[in-house]
Order: sequence, then C-alpha cells, then structure tokens
Amino acid sequence: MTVLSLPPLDLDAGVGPAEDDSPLRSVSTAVSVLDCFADEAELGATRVAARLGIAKSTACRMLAALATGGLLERTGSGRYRLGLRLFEYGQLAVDRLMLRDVALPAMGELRELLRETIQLGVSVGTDVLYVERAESAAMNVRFRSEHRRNPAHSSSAGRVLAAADPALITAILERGLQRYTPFTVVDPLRYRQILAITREQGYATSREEFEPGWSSIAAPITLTRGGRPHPVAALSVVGPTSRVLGPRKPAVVQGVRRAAARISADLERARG
Amino acid sequence: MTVLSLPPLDLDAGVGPAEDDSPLRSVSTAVSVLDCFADEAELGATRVAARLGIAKSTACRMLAALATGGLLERTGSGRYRLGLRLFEYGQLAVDRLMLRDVALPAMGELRELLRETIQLGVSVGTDVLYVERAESAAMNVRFRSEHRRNPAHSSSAGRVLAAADPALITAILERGLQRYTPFTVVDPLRYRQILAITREQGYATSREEFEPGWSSIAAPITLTRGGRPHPVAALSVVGPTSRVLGPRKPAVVQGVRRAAARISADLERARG
DNA sequence: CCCTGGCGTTCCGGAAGTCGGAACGCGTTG
DNA sequence: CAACGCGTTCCGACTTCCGGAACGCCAGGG
Repeated sequence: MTVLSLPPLDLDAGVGPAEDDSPLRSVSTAVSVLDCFADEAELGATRVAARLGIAKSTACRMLAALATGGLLERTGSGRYRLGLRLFEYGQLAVDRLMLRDVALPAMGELRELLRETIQLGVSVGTDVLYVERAESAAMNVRFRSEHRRNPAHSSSAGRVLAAADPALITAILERGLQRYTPFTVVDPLRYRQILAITREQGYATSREEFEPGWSSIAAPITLTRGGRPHPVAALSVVGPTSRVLGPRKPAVVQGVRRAAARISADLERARG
Repeated sequence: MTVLSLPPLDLDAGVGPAEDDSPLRSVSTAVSVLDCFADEAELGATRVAARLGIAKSTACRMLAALATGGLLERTGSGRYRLGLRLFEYGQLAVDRLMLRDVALPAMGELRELLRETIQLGVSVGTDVLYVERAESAAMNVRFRSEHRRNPAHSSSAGRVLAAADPALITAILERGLQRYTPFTVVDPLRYRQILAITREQGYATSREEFEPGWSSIAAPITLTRGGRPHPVAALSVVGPTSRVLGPRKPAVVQGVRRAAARISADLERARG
C-alpha cells in the first residue's frame, strides 16, 4: 500500500472530442468513451460517436468491448451506462491509499471541534477530487457526485495543492480561470498573488468563489520528499461564509492547520 | 437514473490470462490489464506480461495508455497502480443506481431492529458485489475491500439472486463450487436443491459456508418486469451463526423479508 | 395502415495501428 | 565491475481496426 502518488498532472483533463498522440489509439478512444459517461448517465452509440467525432460503427464496437469487459453495462433500451466493475476498481484504488485511513480519525475530531464539514481532497488533473468527507450535520447526507470534484482554481483545497506545484499552476492557467460566481478570481495575476499568500501563510481560503454562500479554508497535508515537505493532499473546512470566514476564522484556521499537521506526521510515520 | 440492469452475466468473471473472441482486441487486453490490479496493488510491465501471456512491450504500451487516460497511475518506481479516476467513475456508477438511495433508509431501520450488519448486494458475473452496507456495531468499521465481493454460490445473497436466473446458475456451476469452509456446499445437486428451497421459501441462508463462524440470511429485492417479479438485488443480514440462525432466526427472516419487500415496493414506485 | 426517421448493429475493403522480438538505458545486486 | 532485472524504445510484418454503407428494428405520424 503506497501513500500517495505525485500528482498525475495530465494536461488534458477535459472531455475533449478526441485524445491524441499516444500509441494504442483504440485504447485511448476507449478511455474517451468512458469519459463521455461522466456527464450523462446513459448514452448510445450515435451520441458517443457525435461527441467524439468518430464513426458510429467505431463507437458501437467500443461500447460493446467495454461492456464485455464490465466497465459498461447495457441498459434495456440498447444504450449503455457505467458498470459496477468500475465501482469495485474505484474502491480498490482508494482503499490502497494509506492517506484516507490515516486522515479519517483526525477528520472526525475536527468535525466535532468545528461542527462543519471536513473534506479530504487530492489533485487530479486541474481539478480537486475529494476522496473522503466528514459531514457536519447528519452522516445521512450522502456524498453527492456533483460535489465530489471541483476545479482547482476556485477552491481553497486546490490552492494549497497548486501553491507548491509550478507545473500544476501552469496547467490551471492554461485551462483558464472560469467564473462561477461574482467572487471567483479569474485574473491570472491576482490568482498568482493569492497563491503567493497561500505559500506564505500556510493555508488558503475561498470566499464564495464556487458556490454562492459557501466558503472554505484549507491546509496542506505534506510528505517529506527529497528533504522538503511536498503537499500530497488538502484538508479543507467548508461551510456558510459567516461561520467559516467570520469571527470564528482564527479558530477554523488553527483547527484545520493542526489537523493537517497531525495527519502529515501520521502519514510520515506510516510510510514504510 | 435507472433502477438497475438485468444481470450482466459475463461468463468470464475470472482474471483469465487472456480474454478472447471479441472485436477491439487491444481494448479487451487493456481491460484484462486492469483486472490484474484487482489482486495486486502495484504491478510492472514484466509481471503484467507474464500474467496475461503477452509480450512485455505490449504490456508496457497498455500500461502507458491506461496511465495517460488516468485509469492507472505511475508509482515512483516505474510500476503502476489503479488511478483515482476509477474512484470517480465508480462513484458515478453507484450514484446513478436508484437502488442504493431507495434501500438506505430501510437498511438503517433493519440494522436498528436486528442489531446486525445489513448488506445490499447485486450480481456481478458469478460473484455478489455489495454496494452498500450498514454496520451493526460502529459505523467506523470501514467497508473492507476484502469483503466487498463474494462468490455467489457460498452466500445467501448469491442464492436469492441465482434462484430465479437459470443462466446465472449455469455460469456458477461452470465456474465450479469452490470450497471455503467445511460447510461450503460443493455438490452441484445439493446446490440445485438449495436453490429450489430458496425459490419455495422466498429467502436463502448460508451457514458458515464462506467464513467460519459467520452466517447470513438474504431476501430478494424484486422489480416487476414482463408481469413477473424479477430479482435485481439481495438484502442480507450477516452475523455470528448463533445470533442469525439460532433462536432469533424467525425474527431475522421476517425482518429481512419485510425490509426487502418494502424496498421492492419503493423501487417500483420510484421507477420512472 | 405504411411509411419515414432514428436507433443500434453488421458487413466489407483498404489502410493504419499494433504485435512481438531484440536492443537500449538504468538501477540494483552479487 | 559485471551481471542481472527492470521499464522503455525501435522496427518490420502483419493483424486488426477504421469508416462508410447497408440491415433490422422500433416508434411516431401522415
């Protein structure tokens, strides 16, 4: 079981119409076909072919091959859907991340301390993927898929991850700083300023930059690599702006930094 | 959001050295490469090539292609590991199963009623994959990957799913009834008898047939298709034999059957 | 009622991608 | 220092895959 990877950093994180220059063209297009299902739950050959700009027959064969492999399933009406084998693989992928197990206790305690939702995010392309979450109010509120992945530039977690990773910053800027709310930082210069402040302070904030009314504070979880601490994940506290960035802000900052530091130390200790 | 598929029923559920007769050979082998990672967390090109009986260069290209697609990640030492994109896809796959959301409340109540662990399983090949679980004691006990998938023949959930599905029975018998404990039913005739009893009673049991000391009782969650109820999932109660199959057995049977019936009704109602 | 439109699927030939073997660079081990 | 194992790259022969068109099917509408 490994701790965590260096960020994969594929520059092409979007669901582009076609991947590109790599051997195994058919495998690449097969992955692109899978990507189509990130947006829509059910797709048929015609729509997949249109989205990827490939022949309908090709799309049909791809879908059939992925279905016999179990990565897709047929829905009664001849269309396809993501298969449960992906659930199995996905669970294996996170189970093998020591990070999650190490972070869970500290996340629970931080949730009790602050009474807010705590998130554990890692970098995937130019997005932040949350691999664990401790809900503030009721554990019954399920981890909604719509909120499992955020663009890195508009979240506090994305900022602590990008702050120490020049290549990631480049990728984020190349992709463009999309505006989600009136508060979203879309100016590259301002964004770099914020990252500099993040480096300096050791934590990052986001004030309603992705969803109106919701703000967050994040601190990096680091691992010593080559003698220097290197962020491998981000711990973030998210809640209504007044509860996170209001008078309680110092307490939130202190809490999330301490928890992140403790997780980092535990991670360091667990590293074999 | 669909309710559930008809069972996928791939006959080749094993991690065979090579898939076979289908178009898109390279996609098939790519899926086989992924399958290799179900057993081992980290693999290199040489080992993958050996397991699949393909050339080392081919394995290397497959690994590289899957990694650029994000389905695999490189681990510092040149080997590969399942990628977090699989986690994302997998979560999407189960989120889109209306089944899980519908079943969750009833599962929680049944857990409170019986004070045992409740599982929600679906059929994947000749195995049962548990997509949700309500733990009896502490919710902190995480869903261990080792126990997320069971061979269908040795679990009560697998029996209620197979009982009404002749093709699945054939597949299970073709794969062979492997013995896990002294109690595992390995005789095909006896297995068919048990399935007949399951059909008759409307529920199935398993007495320490997979893990010594642990037994289970399962009832089918059905959906009317073509005028007849068709099992799409199984609800099972698992615990120490004395607590599940002892004097409390009638209560457990009644509880799981009622909960499964309620979920079936809710599912029928939710079906668009 | 039949016809049209859209769907997923199949067939076929040309052509491009892919396979396996051997060679390379590199780290580790004896 | 050499030998080994690893992941990777190169190359030619060939197998497989791509795209277009035709097929069967279902639903909707004239």
